[in-house]
Amino acid sequence: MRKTSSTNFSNETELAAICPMHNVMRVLGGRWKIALLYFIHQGHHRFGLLQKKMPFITTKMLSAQLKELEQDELVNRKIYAEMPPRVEYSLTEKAQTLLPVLEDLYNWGEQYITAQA
Amino acid sequence: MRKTSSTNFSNETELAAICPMHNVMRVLGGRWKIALLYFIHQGHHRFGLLQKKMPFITTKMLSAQLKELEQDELVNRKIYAEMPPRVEYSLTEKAQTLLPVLEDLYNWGEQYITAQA
DNA sequence: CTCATTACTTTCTTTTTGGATACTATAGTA
DNA sequence: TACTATAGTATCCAAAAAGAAAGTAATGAG
Repeated sequence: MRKTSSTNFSNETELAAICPMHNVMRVLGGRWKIALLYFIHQGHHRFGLLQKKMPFITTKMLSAQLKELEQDELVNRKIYAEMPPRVEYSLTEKAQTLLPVLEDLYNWGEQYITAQA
Repeated sequence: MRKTSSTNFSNETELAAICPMHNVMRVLGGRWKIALLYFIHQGHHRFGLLQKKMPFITTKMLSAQLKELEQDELVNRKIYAEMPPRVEYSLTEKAQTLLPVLEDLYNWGEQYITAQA
């Protein structure tokens, strides 16, 4: 959680004002965000499946990042009233429109970024 | 500085292995990186000018982020042997090829991201 | 001999992020 | 009654990122 009293907080605000790209980075910048979008896109719609794909992510982080993606309206979260519980994540239309851009960025990276620069 | 012994570190490594986009985000994800690329592109080539554009950045952070951008070959750093010292930053060709992609990402953000989602 | 200028570096502290681990809820099954 | 499965929460601690403030270096001007 952010302290609204921190310099950190006010800096982010001022930065967003002079560089609107910052908001985009805020949404995509979480450590696991893009990987999650990718795996959900690949058809891994459930919490457990995503954890199997990324065995090193903790439940806490998976939960937190999915929640942020949901708040930023990049993923839908559909709950089925079953037991044991079933929840399915899917990409929103907003996220769909993002995919081609991410692909361009990915291609740029392929061409120009080596694993450890 | 990163501890290579930390879970943090190994997670980054494993994540990069399954999601190559992660390397791109590593390069662009620093708090001030994209704003810096933008202002350098706009013609603010010197340390002091960049600080004037972003009065809230500390010298430490400005220095660190410029250094990373230089290491990732997105900015050139040209030192003039003068006194007082003069150093000029400029975008590399690699960074030039990135600009159109960032512009697409920016346009996506314009359309889909509100300031605080 | 002090001051100004520029581009930083260093040290210390605060803030934020991330990891480890244990715990919760609910219904069905053995 | 205990055990399974699923999708998480909660708490506490370690690691990393970022900020504050002071210091460094070299030269020319006064």
